[in-house]
Amino acid sequence: MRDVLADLEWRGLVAQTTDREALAKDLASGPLTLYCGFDPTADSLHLGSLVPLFALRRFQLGGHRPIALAGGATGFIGDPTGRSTDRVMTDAETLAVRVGKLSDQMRRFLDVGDGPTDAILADNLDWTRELSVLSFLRDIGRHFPVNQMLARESVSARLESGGLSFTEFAYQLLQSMDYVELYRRHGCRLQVGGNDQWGNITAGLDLLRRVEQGSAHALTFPLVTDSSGSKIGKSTGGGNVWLDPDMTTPYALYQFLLNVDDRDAGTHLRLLTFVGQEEVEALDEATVQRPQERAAQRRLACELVALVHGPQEVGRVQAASAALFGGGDLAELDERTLAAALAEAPSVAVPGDVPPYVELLSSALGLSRSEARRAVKEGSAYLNGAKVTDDAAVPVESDWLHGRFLVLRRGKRSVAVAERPRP
RNA sequence: GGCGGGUUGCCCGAGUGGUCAAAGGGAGCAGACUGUAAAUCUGCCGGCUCAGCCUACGAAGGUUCGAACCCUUCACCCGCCA
Repeated sequence: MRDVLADLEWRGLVAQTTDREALAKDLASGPLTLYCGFDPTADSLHLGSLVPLFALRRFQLGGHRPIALAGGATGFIGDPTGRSTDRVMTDAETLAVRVGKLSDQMRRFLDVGDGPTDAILADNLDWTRELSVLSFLRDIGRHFPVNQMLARESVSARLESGGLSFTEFAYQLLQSMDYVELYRRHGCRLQVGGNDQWGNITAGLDLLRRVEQGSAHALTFPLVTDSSGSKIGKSTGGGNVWLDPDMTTPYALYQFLLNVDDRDAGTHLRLLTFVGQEEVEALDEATVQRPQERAAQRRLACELVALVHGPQEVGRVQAASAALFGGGDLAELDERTLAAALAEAPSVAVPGDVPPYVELLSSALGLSRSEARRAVKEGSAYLNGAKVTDDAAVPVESDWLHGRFLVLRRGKRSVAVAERPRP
C-alpha cells in the first residue's frame, strides 16, 4: 500500500501538520488510530463532508484505524468557528435523530468493526452526558489559560464582530476533551479536520499533554473553495448537495458534478474520489486538450454516484441525463426508457382534473406561482420539450406521453414530471 | 446602572414623512453565446385570484390624510462611562 501521507499530500489534502516527520514515522510503524469529528448540523452529510470522511477512509485503506466521531455533545453547543453569531440551538431529540442518520451514512464508507483497522463510530455525548459541571471545571477547565483561549482565531474574530456567549467559548474545551477521551479509550493519536479546526485540534493536543503526558498529532485539510470562491459541494442553487437521496436525488448529484467548472474538476477528483494519481493526471490532461468532452467531470460524477448511491444507480442516472439532455424528441422514447429517466426527476401526481400549466410547474419544481408564471413570461418553461407561452393553458390529452407523463422543464436544467395513473 | 449608536428583502448595504416592494453590490434564476462549462451581454429576482391587491424595513402601540422614515414601550446587538 502506498504511503498514506504522500497520497494525501499529492491530493492537496494537507494544510498543516504538527511534526510531519514524527507523524510519518508513527504511520509507518503500524496501525495508528485517528479521529475526525462531525457535528450533526443537518439530517444528512453533504458533499463537502466527504472530504474528511474519505480522508478517514484513505487512512483505513492505508492500514490505520479511523474513528468517526459524531458530535452529539459538541453539536449541542455549537462551534463558533467561522460564525459571526451564536448558533441557533438545536434540541436534544433532533440531534439524536441526526446522529443516527449521520452514522448510517458514514457506515457506508468505512469498514466498521473490531479489527485492528476497523473503524469505530463514536459519539461524544457518551462521555459528556453524565459529566458534572464541577468536575468539568476542575478536571478540564483548569488546564485552559483564558488568555490563550482568547487568542484563538475563532474566538478573537468573534470578539471583534460582536462577541460570543460563554457556551460557545467553551466549545474548544469539549472538543479537546474528546481527543483525550479517545486517546484513553482507543489510543487515538491523530486528529484530522478542516483547517479551521486547527486551533481546536491543537487545544486538544495541549490538554492531552497536560493530563496524560501524551504525545499525538494534528493534521488539517485545506478549506477547499471552488473557483467561484464558495465551499465545495454547494449547489448552484446556493444550498448544499446532500448525500441523502431524499434531499438530493442521485440524478441531481450527477448533474451537479457533471457541471463542475473545468478548473475545479481535477481538485474534486482528488478530494472526493479514490481515483489514482495516474488516472487523475490523465483526466487533467484530457480537460486541457478536449474540454468539451468533460471526461474529468463524467468520471467524477459516475464515481460519486456509485460511491454514494451504489453502482446500480450510475446507469439509471446516465440514461436519465441522456434522455433529458439528448435533444431528442421525448415522444420518441419508449415508455420504459422514459419512465426510468423520469424516475430520477422530482414528480407530482395528477389525480383527476388536470390543472393549468403554471400549477403543474410550480408544484413539481417547488416554485411559487409567481416564479412559475415568470418562467413562462421569460420563455424558459417547456412542456415535453416545447416552449410554453400561455401559463393558463391546460395540457390536452395528446400531451400525455404514453398516456401517463408530462415532462415539465424550466430552463435547461430543471426537469420534473407530472404523472397520472396508467389509463 | 448611565449615556450614545444600531436592528432594512437570501447576504452586504443605501434610504430618514408621500414619487418605496425600498438605490447599489453579492448570491441566485432565465435568455443569448457555448461544451448541460467559464467569461461576457440582457432580463428577472416578496406573495397572490397579477394593468390590481396583499404582506414586508427587530416587536407592539401611537401621531398623521399618509410612516422603513416621527413619538412611546419592549427585545436584542455595539461602543463609551460606572
